[in-house]
This record gives sequence, C-alpha cells and structure tokens, in this order.
Amino acid sequence: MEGLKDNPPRLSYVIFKTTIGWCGVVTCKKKLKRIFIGHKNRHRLLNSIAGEFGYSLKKTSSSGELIENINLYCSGKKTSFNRFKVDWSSLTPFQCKVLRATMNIPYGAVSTYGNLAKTIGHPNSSRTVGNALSKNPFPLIVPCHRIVRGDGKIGGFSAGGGKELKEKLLRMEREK
DNA sequence: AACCCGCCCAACT
DNA sequence: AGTTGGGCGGGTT
Repeated sequence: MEGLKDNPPRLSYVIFKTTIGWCGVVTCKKKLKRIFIGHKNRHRLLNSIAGEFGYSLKKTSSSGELIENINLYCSGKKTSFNRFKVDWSSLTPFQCKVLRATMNIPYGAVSTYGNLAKTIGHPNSSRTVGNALSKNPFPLIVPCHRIVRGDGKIGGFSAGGGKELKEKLLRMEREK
C-alpha cells in the first residue's frame, strides 16, 4: 500500500486578458479544476491562483477551445459552455446539485436563489444555495451570474469583479 | 455536538 | 427602505 511516494498533482495554468478582466484556467491532467475571471490585473490573478493552488503550477500556452469560447463570450456572442466537462470531485453532493441545476439556465435568462432552491427540492434553502454558488469553481461554465435575488436586487458575486461584473455579464446577455 | 457564517426570503414596521 | 427572524448546508472548533 505504502509503496511509492505519491507525486504532487501536476497542475497547469493559463492566464489571459479579456474584456471582463484577467482570466485564468487551471487544469490537472486535462481535467478542468478552476476558472478565474474578472481580475484587475495579472498580478492579482496570479495571487488568487497561488492562494488556492500554491506556487508550483506549470504555465502553459494560452490556446484551447475553452479559452476561445471564453473570448467569444466576452466579445458579446451568444455562447454555450455546455460541452465542457469539469471536475466535480472537490464538491459536496449538495453543491453539485446546485451547480448542475444552474447549468440549465440558458444564456440571457435569469432565476432566483429561491427558485433554484425549489427546483432542487430544498424550498427553504435559498441562503444555502447562495453559499454553494459562492464556491462555484467554474464561473461562466456554471452561470451563477444568472441567479439574482427574489426582491429584484442583483445579489452577490464572489468571483473577481464582484457584483459589478455580474451586472455587466447580465447586461451583455440581455442586449443580445 | 455545538457554534457560526452566508451571492437569501417573507413578513413585518 | 430598513429590520427581523427563520431557514439550512458546510466548515470550524
């Protein structure tokens, strides 16, 4: 059992600048671990990445389908991220339920924390849904920006850029 | 097992 | 518009 020393997981990252700020993608063995969006500058983005994953990541080239898709989305085109597979392994079953349900909300549409809670069968857990969304590792792919408060206010947004970015994304999608 | 925190919400002032 | 108490999964003692 105790045979070989287990190597540290080989994590890679890419960073790139977009119209919604500096963005990053972290992968491990081709599996998508994390997306970062909305950072003010390269330095802050790198700090965020290091804060979560440490300093031993390998930088890779900024090409790939996902990045093309993100740039397409940023340019204002109606874009779907449904075909991209993500790694759910670090999430609890409840978080997975919330995030998967969120993926069903189409481009340009919105829902509320309360509604989402209802659709996953926890009608009194709107706040808990918000908690789960605040830990969404895959913004854009899991469009948590499309969830707003029941009273019409915008609600929070834990990703880089904060609620200002959330508003911008919704505006972009609405003006399509 | 108790305690605290949240991208909330409905029902009040 | 602002306050209040309920609600509950998850992380931390």
